[in-house]
Amino acid sequence: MPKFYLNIAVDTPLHRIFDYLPIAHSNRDTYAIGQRVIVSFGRQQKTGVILAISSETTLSNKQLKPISELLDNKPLLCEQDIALYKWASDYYHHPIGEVFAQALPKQVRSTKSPTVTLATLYSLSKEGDDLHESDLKRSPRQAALWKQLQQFNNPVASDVFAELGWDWRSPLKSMVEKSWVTVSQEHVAATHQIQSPSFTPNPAQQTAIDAIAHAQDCFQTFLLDGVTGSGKTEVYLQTIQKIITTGKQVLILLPEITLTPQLAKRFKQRLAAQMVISHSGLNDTQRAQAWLRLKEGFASILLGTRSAVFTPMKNPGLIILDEEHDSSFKQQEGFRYSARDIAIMRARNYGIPIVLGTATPSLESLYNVQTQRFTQLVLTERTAGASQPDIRLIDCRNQQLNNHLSKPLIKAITKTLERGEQVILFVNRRGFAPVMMCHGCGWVGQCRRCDSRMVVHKHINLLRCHHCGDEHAIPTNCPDCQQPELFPLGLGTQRIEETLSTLFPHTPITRIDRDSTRRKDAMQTVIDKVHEGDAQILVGTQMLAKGHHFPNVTLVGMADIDAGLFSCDFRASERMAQLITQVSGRAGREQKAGRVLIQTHHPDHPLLNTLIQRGYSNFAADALSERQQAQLPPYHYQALLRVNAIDENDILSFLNEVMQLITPSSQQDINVLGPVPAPMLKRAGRFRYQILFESAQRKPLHQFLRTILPAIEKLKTARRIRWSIDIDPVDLY
DNA sequence: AGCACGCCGACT
DNA sequence: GTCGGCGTGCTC
Repeated sequence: MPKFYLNIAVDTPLHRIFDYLPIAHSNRDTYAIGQRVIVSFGRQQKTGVILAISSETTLSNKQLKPISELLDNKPLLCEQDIALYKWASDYYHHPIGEVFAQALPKQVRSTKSPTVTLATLYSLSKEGDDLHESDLKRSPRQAALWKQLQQFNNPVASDVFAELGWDWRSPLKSMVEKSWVTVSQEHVAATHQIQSPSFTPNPAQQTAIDAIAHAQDCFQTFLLDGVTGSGKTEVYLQTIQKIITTGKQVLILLPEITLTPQLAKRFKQRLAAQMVISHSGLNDTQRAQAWLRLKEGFASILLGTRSAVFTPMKNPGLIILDEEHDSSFKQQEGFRYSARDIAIMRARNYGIPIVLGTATPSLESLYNVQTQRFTQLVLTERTAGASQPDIRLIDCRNQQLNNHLSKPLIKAITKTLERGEQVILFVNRRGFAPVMMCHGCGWVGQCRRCDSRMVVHKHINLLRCHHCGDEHAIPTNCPDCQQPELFPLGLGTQRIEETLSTLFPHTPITRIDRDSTRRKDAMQTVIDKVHEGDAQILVGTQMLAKGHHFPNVTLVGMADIDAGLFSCDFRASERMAQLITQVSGRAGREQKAGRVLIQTHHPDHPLLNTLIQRGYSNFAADALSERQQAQLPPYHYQALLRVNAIDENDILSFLNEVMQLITPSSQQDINVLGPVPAPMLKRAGRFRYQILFESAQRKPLHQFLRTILPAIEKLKTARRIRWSIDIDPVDLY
């Protein structure tokens, strides 16, 4: 009998594939690539995926173990998906087993044969539809259910009743008995024929819709560039409709905060197809079901966040990724991937179009447009009713400031409040003030673990490091010169909140930042409060700029944007520009023209002027060409290595060892920055450092990492090194 | 990462 | 005596 070995991706943080023997006396053709298995790994049982079946192995028979169990009769994953996960593992230099583990929902990972549980669907019957609200006056619960069902043109699962917050079963039952409601069973790939309300797209929208539809069945990346209110969603909806009527599936990816029940409902109402949702708020069962439904073709649309990018598609037709520039598409810890880039690679593998939507494209995407890797589609017109806000700079030079607020800004706030309208104030930093300083000697409160300065949290009397979370009480005297004259320097959300509450003592003020919304649902509570008018002034960080529409907010103030102009991280200016642009889009909607007031000490700064006078796209184009003129790469290609070490000498000798691993010629292509003390130290006794490897091109950097990482793997045991890598890419392929 | 093995100090 | 701290090594 010919021998064969199973090459398995085991869920472990090791950068290797493990060979196993098949189950005794089993036949070769019971095994296939993409099946899941359970194996004994060390002393543990782990799940893995068969990546290949080979006839050779480097290990002796004694060292090999047979697999414990074969979980799938047929491969769970197709070769295309496996290829994508393998690519991601290679590209992000992350252990392949962990990549596979993240691609599969928890419940799917261990279940023997995960299956879709068919839902019961409800819809109004002809008689039910003919009813009037007045017919149900005497049974308010039935009326509420009737209202819910009336919103949808197609049969819906019971989850739409969940938002009602009470037991809908018995009123629904009586409605079924009266045959007002029809009960049906969900079936495979059900496409419901509904007449979606037809909106007539404007010429720019039509051009975009046609271009994407024209690219059906071939890979093309579109950058759908449209300001807030230009009707991107309408382009999505009409394009999706076109794709799903051909029987294909659409994967829609949104940033975490944008995927609200309201938005999901809007999509559900407009689209004639089974749609599933996947985000971090769901439980394991719900996520597994959404995953399986797309994979098996029960659903034509998946609306999800970052992690949904891995969901296999039975019949791929289109991928849409909205708010392309949004940082929540990047996983920041563990397997550090960018959902945007993985989505692009998926579309490429599948041979389908992908649409990246944004009002503020990232520089790397604009660069990809310039090099004709992406096709840009621009929506310029604002749709009816949306009016352009008035953006102005407030020159703060030599102005008397009241705790960082200038007179013109305070005056504008007063007037807005008098009109009964709402105000948003943006401050880039949470806490009270970013630094505590000594008036006597200039001492500043620095974190003893990392290099960063400690932020003042006045009301709890703490200095807190926003990097590593370390905190201690605010000293009364300067630790250096013993003088009792310590003062908070700079501004944070809490300080502005305090200032405003003394200036406007009778106005309700709400602060929105990570400190105030840490609790679950806290954000939603605040949003409801704003809509009900219980908060007249909102003070917050960037969190506030994303996704939410507050129609009564007509004034937006930005207290300090100067940091974004001069930061050594060029992405800071990009982020600042994106923030200002997003904020401007949200100030005042419909008839009310909004105002945006930006405080600055550099009103003549070219970047700021370009942004305000000529808009984000010109700003970005300038920023890009500026980098090109300076002979800098359009974007950094960088890998961040985080290493634990005993002290500075230890880390330096480690770096030395690493650099000796590569040839001097390839060393020239790599710029090394660091080592620098890194944030987040989990275990005491060891310090963590970070080293940034930077290159003008992707290939040398990847080559470099491919050389050093296996070697570090060997050093690892001796030095107890833990590393993680963050790659910032531009060209993927 | 987990987990075991093994070598030292401080307890009933 | 041995319990448990963590430094070291290994996982097909």
